[in-house]
Amino acid sequence: MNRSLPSTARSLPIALIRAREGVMAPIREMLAETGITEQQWRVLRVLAEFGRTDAKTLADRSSLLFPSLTRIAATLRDKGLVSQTRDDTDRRRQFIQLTAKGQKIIDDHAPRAAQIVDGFKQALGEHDYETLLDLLNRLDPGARS
Amino acid sequence: MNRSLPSTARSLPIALIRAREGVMAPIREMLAETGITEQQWRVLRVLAEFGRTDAKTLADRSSLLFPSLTRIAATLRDKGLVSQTRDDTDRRRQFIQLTAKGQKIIDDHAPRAAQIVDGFKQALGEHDYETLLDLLNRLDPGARS
DNA sequence: GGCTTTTCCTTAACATGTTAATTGTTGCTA
DNA sequence: TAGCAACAATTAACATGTTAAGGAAAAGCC
Repeated sequence: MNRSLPSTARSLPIALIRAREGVMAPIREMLAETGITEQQWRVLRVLAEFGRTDAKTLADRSSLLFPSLTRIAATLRDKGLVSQTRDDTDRRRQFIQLTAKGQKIIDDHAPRAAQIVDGFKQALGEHDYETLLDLLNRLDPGARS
Repeated sequence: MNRSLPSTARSLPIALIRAREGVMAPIREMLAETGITEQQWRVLRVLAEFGRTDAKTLADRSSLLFPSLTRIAATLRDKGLVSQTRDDTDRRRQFIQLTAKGQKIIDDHAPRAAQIVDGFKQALGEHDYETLLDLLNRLDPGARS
């Protein structure tokens, strides 16, 4: 038996995994009927919020690694939910934007998604909810506090 | 533009992903030299904490889906870190336990792992750290509060 | 200009996440 | 006891996570 590590019941990484699972389960359930995954949904949401975005920025804002984004963008393009265009002045770069069909997915499901998130906010209470977000941000090295 | 959803900057799912990434990055870095993944590490840790465990309970305690555990157990067995035995009274069930080699991996790396986790505890402060764990537990439907 | 370096993106390879179908065992029950 | 439901585990199929290598274009430098 080993005493130098905390019990898995109070392990921060495991607590983060389980909390994420608890939050994502109802969202995944909602998305199941649309045939898109939670990561694809995240990309669509970022595009809806920021509009036409270059791939690198999009990956960053979606919290996806670049290779994942490459595949997801290809999938979304094949589904007709986004369109890709090359930057003429810098032909390495690529821009991605929502199509009307992609925008419709957002419009059709944003209310339910917001409702689910709101459920968690009410379950924790407004104060604890904000506290949680602040604490989580302090674990994110990318967040410039 | 869409207003019914919270900005991705204050999105709970995304905050959870980024916090997890921030916490796991140094742990993954530490494990890189051993050639085992963070999930394999998690399984070894649970086995070190609870000893010989049946597969279903092990998956639950490791926060892994059963199909993932099947593959990981096979990988760990091939590496000689765990051994698998069938339950004689119920031959559907399977028990998994650490080998000496697996125990050595835990012994060799537990101090560093504990040190990394302790770094986060100090960064947040003892009080905020405990608060965070409590709030995360409240998002986990499996946690019996 | 020719060269290297850097940047953006893609591809590859392997491990895991996720859902569904399948196999082997046990238990129940008519 | 034959048949069926329930259970443990595996396998399959596809999507993503992760690291490394590769390719094409731009930027810097001599």
